[in-house]
Amino acid sequence: MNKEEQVIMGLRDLYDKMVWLNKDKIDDRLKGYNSSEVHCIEYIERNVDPNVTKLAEFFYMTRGALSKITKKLIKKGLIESYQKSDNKKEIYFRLTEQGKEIYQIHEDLHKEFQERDQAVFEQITEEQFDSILSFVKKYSRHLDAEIKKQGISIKS
Amino acid sequence: MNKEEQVIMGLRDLYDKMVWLNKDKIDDRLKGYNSSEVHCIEYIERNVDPNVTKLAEFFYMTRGALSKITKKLIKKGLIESYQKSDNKKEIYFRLTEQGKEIYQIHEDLHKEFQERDQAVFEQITEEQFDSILSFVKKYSRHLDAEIKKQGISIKS
DNA sequence: ATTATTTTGTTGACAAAGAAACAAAATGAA
DNA sequence: TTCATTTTGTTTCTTTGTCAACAAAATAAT
Repeated sequence: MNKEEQVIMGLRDLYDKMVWLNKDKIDDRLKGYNSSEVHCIEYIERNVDPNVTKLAEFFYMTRGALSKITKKLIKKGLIESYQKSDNKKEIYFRLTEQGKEIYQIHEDLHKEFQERDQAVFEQITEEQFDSILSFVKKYSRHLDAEIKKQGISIKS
Repeated sequence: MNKEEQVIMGLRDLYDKMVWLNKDKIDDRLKGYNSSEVHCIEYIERNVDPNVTKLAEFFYMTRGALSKITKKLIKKGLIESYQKSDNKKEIYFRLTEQGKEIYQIHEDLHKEFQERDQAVFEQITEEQFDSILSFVKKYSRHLDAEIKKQGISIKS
């Protein structure tokens, strides 16, 4: 296995592991709300005029899926929708007070994860940090270009 | 957003992007077989005496899911099961000839991905490479320990 | 040796997400 | 303006994976 492969495989394993571990914590602390819903809440709070399409693009999921998730969040009273006077098509979302509570709990959990993993991060030097960040960014931009080249988009 | 967060978010985005982009290619080249099935085939070929439990642990999925996937692969004639004379419980898998063909196509595709991303990898220095690898490994080991600490296992 | 516990794989009910078809609105072209 | 194309969000059907309960075999405890 060459280095490229090791990096890719390593990233996959790391990612899966993290999701697996954090999911359990989220289940425990945010009973009744799954990862998708919580991440959706996070995005809605942090971005301006979020709609189904933007959410789908951000999460690499279909618009259909996000349509269902946001519907569920509205039903649970965590978000509400709004529109602009000059556009009768696009539907945006914002958090309700109850939604903001969930957001805050998730933020705290996030901090907790960071503390949990602090040991790893304080071991690496500033230069290593920058190496990793620059690699991730470069790779990400490269894939963006490839995605564009292929004309792939969030479908259906 | 601090650096830790940037790394985590960056990794997530990078990972999702890669899956999204590669999935499309796999769909195109390996019509009739989805990512799970193909990855399952990959693992079976590369490891000794693979069974449902090992597959589930590797992919961070449930045994139930892998039981269904392997069943489907058997039905499609891509893998076959075998047992050992001294163990009537564990069921292992190996690829059939047809399965090996799929494996090979996937290998070729893998090489193609590597060529596609070569531009990124040839830009980074040996030191950067090692930085990234060592970080990924350290983080991975740290999460292993955390998973162990929590007593989380591949459930059901 | 007998009994209790754990491991392994399977199943059915359920939930989450994808695919495709669709209507309504917005945008672009003529 | 008018007509064609694109964008946006929704819905139905299907697929995929989880959860939980289970039986059979293996392992551990006594």
